[in-house]
Amino acid sequence: MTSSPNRPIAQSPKYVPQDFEAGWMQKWEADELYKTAPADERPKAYILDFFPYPSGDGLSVGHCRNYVPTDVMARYFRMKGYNVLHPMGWDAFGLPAENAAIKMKTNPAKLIAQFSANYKRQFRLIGISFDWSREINSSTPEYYRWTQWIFLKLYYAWYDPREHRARPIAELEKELSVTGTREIPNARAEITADEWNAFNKKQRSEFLSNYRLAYRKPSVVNWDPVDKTVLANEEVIDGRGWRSGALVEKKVLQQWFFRITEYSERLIADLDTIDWTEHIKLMQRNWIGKSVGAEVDFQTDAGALRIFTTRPDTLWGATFMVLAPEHPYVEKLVTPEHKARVNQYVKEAKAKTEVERAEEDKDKTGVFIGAYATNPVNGEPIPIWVADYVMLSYGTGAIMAVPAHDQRDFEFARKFHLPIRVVIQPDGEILDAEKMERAYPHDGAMANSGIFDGTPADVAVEKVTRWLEEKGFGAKRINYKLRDWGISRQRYWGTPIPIIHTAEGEITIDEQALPIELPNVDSYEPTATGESPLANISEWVSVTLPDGTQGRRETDTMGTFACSSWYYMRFTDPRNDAQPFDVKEVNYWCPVDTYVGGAEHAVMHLLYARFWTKVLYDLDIVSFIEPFQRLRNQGMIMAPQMKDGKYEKMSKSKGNVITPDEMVAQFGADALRAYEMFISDFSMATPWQTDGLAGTHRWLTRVWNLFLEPARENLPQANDEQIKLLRRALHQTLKKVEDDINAFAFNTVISSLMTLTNVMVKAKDSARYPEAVWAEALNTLLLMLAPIAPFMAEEIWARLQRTYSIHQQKWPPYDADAAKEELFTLIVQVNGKVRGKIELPVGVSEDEAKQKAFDDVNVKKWVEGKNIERVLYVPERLLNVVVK
RNA sequence: GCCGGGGUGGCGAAAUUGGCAGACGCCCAGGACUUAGAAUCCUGUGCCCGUCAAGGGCGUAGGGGUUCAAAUCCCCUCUCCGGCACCA
Repeated sequence: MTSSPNRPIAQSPKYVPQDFEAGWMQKWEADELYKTAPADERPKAYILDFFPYPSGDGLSVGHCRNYVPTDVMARYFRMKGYNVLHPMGWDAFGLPAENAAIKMKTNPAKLIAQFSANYKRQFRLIGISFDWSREINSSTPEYYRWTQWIFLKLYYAWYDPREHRARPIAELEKELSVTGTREIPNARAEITADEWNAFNKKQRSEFLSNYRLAYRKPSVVNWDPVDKTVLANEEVIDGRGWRSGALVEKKVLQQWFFRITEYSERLIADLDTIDWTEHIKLMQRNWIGKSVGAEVDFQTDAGALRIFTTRPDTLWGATFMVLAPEHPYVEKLVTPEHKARVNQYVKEAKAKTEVERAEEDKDKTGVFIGAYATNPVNGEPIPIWVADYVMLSYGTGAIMAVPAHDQRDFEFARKFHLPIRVVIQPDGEILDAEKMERAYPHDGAMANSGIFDGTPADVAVEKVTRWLEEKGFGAKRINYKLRDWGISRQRYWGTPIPIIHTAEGEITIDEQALPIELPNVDSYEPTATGESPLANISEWVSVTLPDGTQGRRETDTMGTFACSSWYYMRFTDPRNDAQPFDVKEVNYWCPVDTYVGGAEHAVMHLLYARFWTKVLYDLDIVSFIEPFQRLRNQGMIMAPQMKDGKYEKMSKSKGNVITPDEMVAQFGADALRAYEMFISDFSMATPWQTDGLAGTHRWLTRVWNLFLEPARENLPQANDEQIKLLRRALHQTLKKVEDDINAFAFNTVISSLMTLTNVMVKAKDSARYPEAVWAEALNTLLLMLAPIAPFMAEEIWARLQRTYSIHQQKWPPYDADAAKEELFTLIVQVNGKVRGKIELPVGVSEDEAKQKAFDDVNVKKWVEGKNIERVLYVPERLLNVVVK
C-alpha cells in the first residue's frame, strides 16, 4: 500500500470527524481491508453477532451496543495476527417482512433489499469492519437451497437411542427388515420384521414418520387469528401471539416437526462444555425441564393405566387418580351414569384457550368418571377423576394424586372432599391430614407405607423405584418438558419444504433438484382456511413426477428458526454453489468463538442451532458438536431517563428512539463507538445519555490534540523518574486494555485509555521526553485506539506520514518490566479503620512494614496506651492492628 | 407462585472477587483565556462535624449475622427487571 492515502486529507487542525470518516470507510472497502482469507495456518477468531432481521426502522443506538464491541474484538484480533471472520447477513424470511410487504402492497424481497441496504449504510457509518463479500440473505434461493438440503438430512435420519446419535434412516430400514423394532429400546411404534417386509411403500413411509428427525403429524396447534398462522409454543406469550397480541386459538392441522426431543439429554449435558452466560444456560435447562422419576401402572377395567411421578416414595399416599381431558382412558372407563357430565366437562376443557386455562389459575375443576384404579403398592381401589390441571402432553397424561404432598392435588382434594393421607413425616413435626393448610411437598421419612415406613428421604425414591422394578409395578423414567420443534408456517415468505405428497405417500425432492423456489405471486395474503397462500397457486402445487404420478407440493413453509440454525456455517463459505459449505472451511472456522446478541433468544434460536449442529455432527457433515463456544448477551439501552427517574424502552411508538445517524452527525462515529463501550458494563441495561457522548467526544479531541498540536516550547528535559512513570502508565494500560477486551469489560477499556490520555497530556505539557520514549508512547496509544476509534486512528496515522493502514499493523508489544510498580501504598488500619497510608517499596519485609506503620504519627495516636492484640499483614496491601 | 439477575454520590458507573468505597465520565460550582459568548484549560465536587486546616463521624436498598476486615459471604425484609408458570 502507498504511504499516503489516495484521497484528499482534510487539513483542519481541529478534530472534525465528519471531514474524514466517510472517506476512510470508502477507501478501506475499496482496498478490501477487512476481507477474510480462507482457512490457513493462522489461528482463527470467528466473532459473530446474532443474525438480524433488517427492520424498516433501521438501527438505533441501542442496537449498536453489541455491534461496536464485537467489532472492537474483531479489529483487536486482526492486529494480534489472527485470521478473523466477522461477517453479517440478513434473517430475511418471516412474518415481519411479509406483513410489512402486505401493508405496503409490495414484495417482501424488495423490502428486504431496501431495509438491508439501510442497515448496511448504518454499519458503514459507524465503522463496523464486516467482510461484505460474505454477506448472505436467508431468503435467496442460493441460501435456502441449503436450508432445504439440511431439512432432507433430518428427514432421512433417525435417532438411535442405543448409540445416542442420529443415523441414516436407511440403516433403520435395514434393521426393520431383519429384526423389526425388537432391538430398539422404547420403540416409538412396534413392529416385527415380517410385518415390515409386508408393508407397501406408503405404509413404510408412514411408519418411518415415527422415527424421522423431520416428520409430519396432526397436531393441536396455536392458531393466531390475526396473523392467520400457526405459532410455535415459544411464540405464544401469556396465551397471545408474540407479534399480533391476539388471543391464540386451538386448531388441528398436519404439521412438520423436528424431533429435537431426542436430543434433550445431550442438549443439557453439553451445556457444561460451553462458555455461555450462566443465566442463559439455566434458562435452557429449565426449558428442557428434565425430571427423574418412575412410571407406575395402576390396574383398571380398561387395562393398565400408566402414570408418571417424580415421587414414587409417596405412592402409598395416592388417594385418587387424575386423567387429562384428552386422555383415551376417559372414554374407555367412564361409567354410564357419569358419561353425560364427563363428556360435557371434556368438551369444555378442549374448547378452552391457553389463556382461559391460565386465568382460572388456582381454582381447580374436575369430574369423577365413576371408575376406580388399583394402587399396585397396597391393592387399594382409588377413584379416577378427569381434570384440566393434568396435561396430556407431559408424562403419560395421567397422574396419581397425593394430596398430602402435592399442592395441586391438595387443592383438588379439599375442593372435592377427597381423602388426604400423610405418608411423609418431616423431622421434628407430625403432620395431621385433618389440620393441614397446604401440602407438604418436601423431604421427610416415609410413613403409612408398609415395609418402607421410616425410610429416610435421601434414599426413599431410589429404594422404592428399585422395588417397583423388582415387583414389575413400574420402572425408572426420565421426562422432559421440551416438545418437538414445530416448523410449519402457513405463510408465503419462508423456505419451501421440499416434499411432494402423492397417493403413495411423501416423496422428497432430489438434492440435485434443489432449491424448490418460491413462485412469484401477486398476493401473499394468508388464507383464512389455515392454508398457505401457496396452496392457491395450482400450477406450482400440482406436480407430475417423471413416472407420471400426480403429486401435490407441500405448501407449508419453514419458520425462520430453520434459517438461523445454520447461517453461521454458511458464512464460512458463503458463495459455494455445490455444497452448503466446504468441509475444510466450516471445520476451520467453527465453532464460533464469540457470539453476541440479546438474551431474548435464550430458548429458541440458541437451542435450535445447537440441535442442528448436533444432528450434522452425528451425520458426519461437520466435526464440531456445539455451534457457539462463547456467548455473551448485551444489556438493553433504554431511552434517556425521564423526570421521574424512570426509564422506558426505546420504541418508535413512544418517539424516543435515538439513531446512530444523528449521533454521528453531531459527534462523529468514533465518539459514538467509544460511548457505546463506555456507557456501562456490557451486560447491564442502562439509559442513554447524550451528554455522556459529549464526554467521549471531548476525550477524543484531547487525544487528537495530543498527537497533532505542537508541544510547548522551552520545556525541561524529562528526568529518569518521569520517563519511568510514563512508560509504566503506558504498559499498565496496554495490559489492562487487552485483558478487558478479552473479558468483555469494554467500559473499563475506555476509562483506562482516558486515564492514560490524561497522563500523557500532562507529560507533554511538563517536559520534553526523549524521542524514542515519546514515540513509543504515541505509537502504542494510537494502536490501542485503532480498534476503538478506527477513523481517527487512521487519520492521525496518515497525518503523521505513517504507512497505510493502521488497521494492518501489529498490536503493540507489552513490556511487563516497564509496567512493574516499585512502590505500593500500605493501608494501615487500627481496628479496621484506616488511620494511615504509607508508601513502601514492593517486596518490603513484613517487619519493616510494621515498623514503618507504627512510626506513623496518626497511627501512634490510635494505638498509644492500648493493648495490641493482633496485627494482620496482607503483603503489598494492608496492615490491620487490633487493639483493646 | 417458582427460578434467575439487579439496587453503590445529583446522574452513568468502577472496585484486582473478603482488604483504601466512589476509578473514569456526566452534571454542577469557582477560576483562567475572551469586548462578550461558545470552545478549551485549571481547581473543587458522597454526606455531616470541624475554619475552606489538621483531624474525625456516617455511608454501597433496609434490618440482623459471620470476620481482624463485608458493596462483596450467610439469614430476613423491601423494591426493580427478566424468564417460567398447574410439567405431576
